Amino acid sequence: MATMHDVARLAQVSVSTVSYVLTGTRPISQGTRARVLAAMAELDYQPNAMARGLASRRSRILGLLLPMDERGLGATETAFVTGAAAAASAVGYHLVLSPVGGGGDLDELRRLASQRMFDGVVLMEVQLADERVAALQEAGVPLVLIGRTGDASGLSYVDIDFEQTVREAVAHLVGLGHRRIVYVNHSAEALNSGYGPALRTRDAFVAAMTGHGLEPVMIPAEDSAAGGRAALAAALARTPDLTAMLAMNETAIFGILGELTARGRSVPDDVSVVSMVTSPQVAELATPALTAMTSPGSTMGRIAIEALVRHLDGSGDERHQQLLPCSLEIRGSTAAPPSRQPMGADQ
Amino acid sequence: MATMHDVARLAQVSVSTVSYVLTGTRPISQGTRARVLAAMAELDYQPNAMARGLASRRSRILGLLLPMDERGLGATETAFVTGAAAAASAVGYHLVLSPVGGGGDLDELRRLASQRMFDGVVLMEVQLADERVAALQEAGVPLVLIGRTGDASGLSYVDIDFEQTVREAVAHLVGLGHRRIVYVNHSAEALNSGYGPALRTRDAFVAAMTGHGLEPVMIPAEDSAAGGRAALAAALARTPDLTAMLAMNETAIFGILGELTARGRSVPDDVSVVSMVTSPQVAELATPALTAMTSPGSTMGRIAIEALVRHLDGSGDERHQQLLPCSLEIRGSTAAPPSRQPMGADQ
DNA sequence: CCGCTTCGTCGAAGCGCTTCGACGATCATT
DNA sequence: AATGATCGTCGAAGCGCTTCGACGAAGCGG
Repeated sequence: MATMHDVARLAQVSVSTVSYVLTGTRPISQGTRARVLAAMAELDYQPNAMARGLASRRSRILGLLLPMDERGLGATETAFVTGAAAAASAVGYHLVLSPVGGGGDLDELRRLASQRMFDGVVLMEVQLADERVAALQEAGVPLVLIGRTGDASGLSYVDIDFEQTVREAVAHLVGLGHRRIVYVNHSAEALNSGYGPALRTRDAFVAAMTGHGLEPVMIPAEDSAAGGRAALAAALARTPDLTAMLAMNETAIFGILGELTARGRSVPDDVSVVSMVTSPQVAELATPALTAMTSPGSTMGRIAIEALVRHLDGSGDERHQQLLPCSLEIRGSTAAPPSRQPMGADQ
Repeated sequence: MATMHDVARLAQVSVSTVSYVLTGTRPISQGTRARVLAAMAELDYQPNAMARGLASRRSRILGLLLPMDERGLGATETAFVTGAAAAASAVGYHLVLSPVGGGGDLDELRRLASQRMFDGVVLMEVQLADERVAALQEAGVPLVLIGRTGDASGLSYVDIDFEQTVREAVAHLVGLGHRRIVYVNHSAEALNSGYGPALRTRDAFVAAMTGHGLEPVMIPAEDSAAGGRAALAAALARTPDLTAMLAMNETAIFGILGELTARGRSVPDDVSVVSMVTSPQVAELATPALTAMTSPGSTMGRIAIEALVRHLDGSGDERHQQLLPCSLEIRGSTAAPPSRQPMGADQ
């Protein structure tokens, strides 16, 4: 493995000159630069990352802190990670995935942060009250959140624009002629514990429906196929003549579809279904393929990394705050509602 | 940020002594060790990862090289990654995810390897002929593969035991009384291009069926819901009275299920379905939930990391080669075949 | 033509840690 | 009681790089 010394010797310059060629920190004449570059090429020189990190006090490593306690990453999170990694490598950084368990690993996190291995970190799955944020800030590590804490005023974050996303989804259904739309949210516990996306979409749904002069009917659902089936039963009990459903819950929606079919209601002829914050891969699995609000996973990853790097490279701008809407992708699960009452009843 | 010097001063010992306490490289007396530990605690000392890496020539960072060109990671790959990350952090290593695009990024890979940032790497999605392997070996980076190259004799790898997995799946179906079982593999292109899992399962299916005195019927399928529907059509054309299907294709299987329902064949009453190399999360999405051969994702990740670390820490054993079977998880998609011809015909 | 700034380069001093050789002290052996 | 071994500790020499101050050589205005 060639070192800078070898390059310097071959190019007949000092090591510092080689370093300046590499980093561009000081002006170097054309001739010298060319000789150094040639020497590097000849020796197949690669700077040693550790030595660089030690001397410059910048590791050029970014941490992506994600809780991996549960069942791993969904497609949305995966897209986020890949987008972030690609963005990082595009600007010459490495991205380290650190599975910091959501709960007691706070000390572990502190230790990580103090090891000076990360120039900055992206924190995923942020809760409304997230103690990891404080821990990281105390350690003085530049930080970008995915999601938002309750008071995120002083922080950088990238999050989904739930208001806009819900508004668009509702507009799509209303535009098709639907009037009785039920929203299937996350579980009641998630709502009670202050899970941001659940709360924000709830409020947005009420606002959107009210704006159209419609009644906002909402049902919570456990994150499972069974939860989806139960939610559908509850929804039909409450609004027997519903013609459309909007679901926040990537897992429950498969239960909803299954139960709908089991009850002899066809999708989308009898009931239209829109899935929120969903990846195309998952949407395509369903039969029919789901019309969905596609989450901007990889874009979010890219933006988060870019904001972080901009901060690190000192382009001054503290506090990057941005909301991204999901985009409507129409597939086979939505259509106009049945022209008149599908299963008997008045009018 | 406290340094080793600060600790040494406070504990009234030399820096080297502090280092020995930290690394256990040389014996240290009880009293001294205690004083040093106390000083560390008081100063909230954390060793600087870069300095350590530079001086010891070991970064304690492991690379996980995975191609991220396509649609991101499935649940199986995710489980693998989380398992690997957990195992790495358990033995004091960090895991860096590097999205090395499958194709032209070979130079990028070489560069990465030469930067001495990784003590070792795990290579995912290995092809039968994979040039990345050679590139890494030339760079002298310890290596563990997930999957196998054509000739893996000199390499360390962890892979799924496809033979055993297929055998178990077939045994399950045969045990239920099925005789006409169709195997839905990956696409014809995948087979032609020598994709290992597709070839290995194909051969294993032939062997298993023949072993039971049954005829091995096989159909390729594109990796999509549409591909699954087409495959079902082809399967029914070829074996109209099939009673069970075994599918290797996590995506196609949803198309198969949808089409089965559309054709009025109920699962599992008319047709049993087993999904191979599938994660529980995906299996649960289907209606009914899929009986599946669950891929040992996180176990594989753990084993791969442990093998790599054992190699690095010089416990001598080169070449760890291991195959892991998927485990049968019975859910709702398999049952005994219909007692006698479900749709007319002889006997 | 003189003093001044700017340019291009060098040498040396670290960055915070590991590791090697050295050395007094302790301990078991003959 | 003399002789090694072994134990516990220290000082110093790097690991490969960045960065600071210095300095000769140009380039400039007056």
